[in-house]
Amino acid sequence: MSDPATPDEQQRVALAVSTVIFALRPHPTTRRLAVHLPLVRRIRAPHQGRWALPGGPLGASEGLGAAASRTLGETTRLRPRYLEQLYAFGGPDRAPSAAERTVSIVYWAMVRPEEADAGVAGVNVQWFLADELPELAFDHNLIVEYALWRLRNKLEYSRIAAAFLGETFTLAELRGVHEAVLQRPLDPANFRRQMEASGRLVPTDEFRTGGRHRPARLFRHDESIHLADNGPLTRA
Amino acid sequence: MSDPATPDEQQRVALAVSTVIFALRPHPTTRRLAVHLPLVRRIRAPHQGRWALPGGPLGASEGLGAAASRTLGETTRLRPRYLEQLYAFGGPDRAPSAAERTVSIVYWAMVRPEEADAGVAGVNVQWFLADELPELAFDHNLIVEYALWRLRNKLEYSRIAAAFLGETFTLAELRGVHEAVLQRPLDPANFRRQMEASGRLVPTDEFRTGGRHRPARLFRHDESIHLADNGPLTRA
DNA sequence: TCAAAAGTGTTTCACTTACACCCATGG
DNA sequence: CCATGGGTGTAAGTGAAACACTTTTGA
Repeated sequence: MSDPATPDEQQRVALAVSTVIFALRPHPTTRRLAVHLPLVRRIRAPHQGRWALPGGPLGASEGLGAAASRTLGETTRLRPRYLEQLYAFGGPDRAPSAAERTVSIVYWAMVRPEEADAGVAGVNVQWFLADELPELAFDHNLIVEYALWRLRNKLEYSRIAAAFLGETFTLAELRGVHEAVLQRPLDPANFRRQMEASGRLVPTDEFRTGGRHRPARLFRHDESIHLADNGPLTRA
Repeated sequence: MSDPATPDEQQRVALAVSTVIFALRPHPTTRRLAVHLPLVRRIRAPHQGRWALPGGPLGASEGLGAAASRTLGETTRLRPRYLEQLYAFGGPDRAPSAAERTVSIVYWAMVRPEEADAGVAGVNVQWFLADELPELAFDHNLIVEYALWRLRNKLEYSRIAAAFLGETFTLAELRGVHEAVLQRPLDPANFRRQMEASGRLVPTDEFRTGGRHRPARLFRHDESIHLADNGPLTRA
């Protein structure tokens, strides 16, 4: 796809893919929505016993994104609603015993809450609050921080919040996503106008009833607009 | 650095690094500054004879960024003022004869005009206008487009324009960089206030004389502020 | 003294923010 | 009928854009 050198010029390295998976779940104490992510416990050296991002080796006949999606599913049984490449890591000082060079491509993904509960179950896979993580294996703390920065950034100029919601949703639900990600309350009136002005929302004829208050109109996202910038491949 | 799987689980692949190098040079007809980039002509299959991004294989004991910097220097004799990872490409359908899998990490870089002229010389290395490229090898056209998008984006919220300029510069020179990259004229008065308000500029006591007009004050960039977001490694 | 660019002041307009207020529903 | 959140209106504040104007130099 994108390289000028021919194979015989190139060095062979081990290549793996990891993924930062975000989901919104109730905070254990405040019960308000908060950004969570699943981690897997390492069962072998290096960093045995530590929590790490789910991932695995690159398959022989799959793309990088496909590998991220697959290894993510194998370790956590989650299927991402959104998947985007984050960064490639490949310092020469990786292997502890100087055995072999490894480069990892890290992706970040978003899943819906329903999926989140179904997927993660075992004692070796567990949800953590995104901003209260233990010390992770490798430089995974740094990676999560960077992914969070990207998530918060993209919320402002893309309809990425859709990945945390169903097909239709009320403005209050959408606002809840923004508040959970940005960790601050937003004015309902101004949020509504902002969203309406963005042109990304399409009102439906349906309403969400059941609360002890006026029913809220359901919206959907404009399908003609791409979910978000997903790198060069989906931008063209 | 960042991978949960151990070497024996991982597939071995060929890995190479390419770089999109930007420099500002006078437009061949209008003589105004325009974004250019150097390309190298491929001397072997696949895509023999086509222009491509400079690059090469990853060395055994160097980081990804170091490899980009090195291969860039070997092919064009340029030394980047700024270097940032762009994207990793690794579709399974790369090799024409289905021989071996190759993944490339693409970087983008900026160099100063003086360096630009010195570096690129041979018939197999040549400068091109960034928005008037011929059909390149692989998917390099797509990559350049994405890199240009990142460059224009970053101009707005970082002091990245510094990489195109010397240690000190006038506001007109800085504005010239912005105008060349964004391809539209900017109001001098408003540009001045924007830059002053950003807090990234430090005025010096020196002035640029010689024009048939009032001398312009020289500024420098605040060194305490990082050049730009350079991925997770330099953000923490 | 004049052209040209440096640098300042000012008006306008769009958008965000804060908050008051009415609407519709379930209990 | 009233508490609760849905939804609308509006005035103040902030910042960008447009442009008139003054300043300072080289020729």
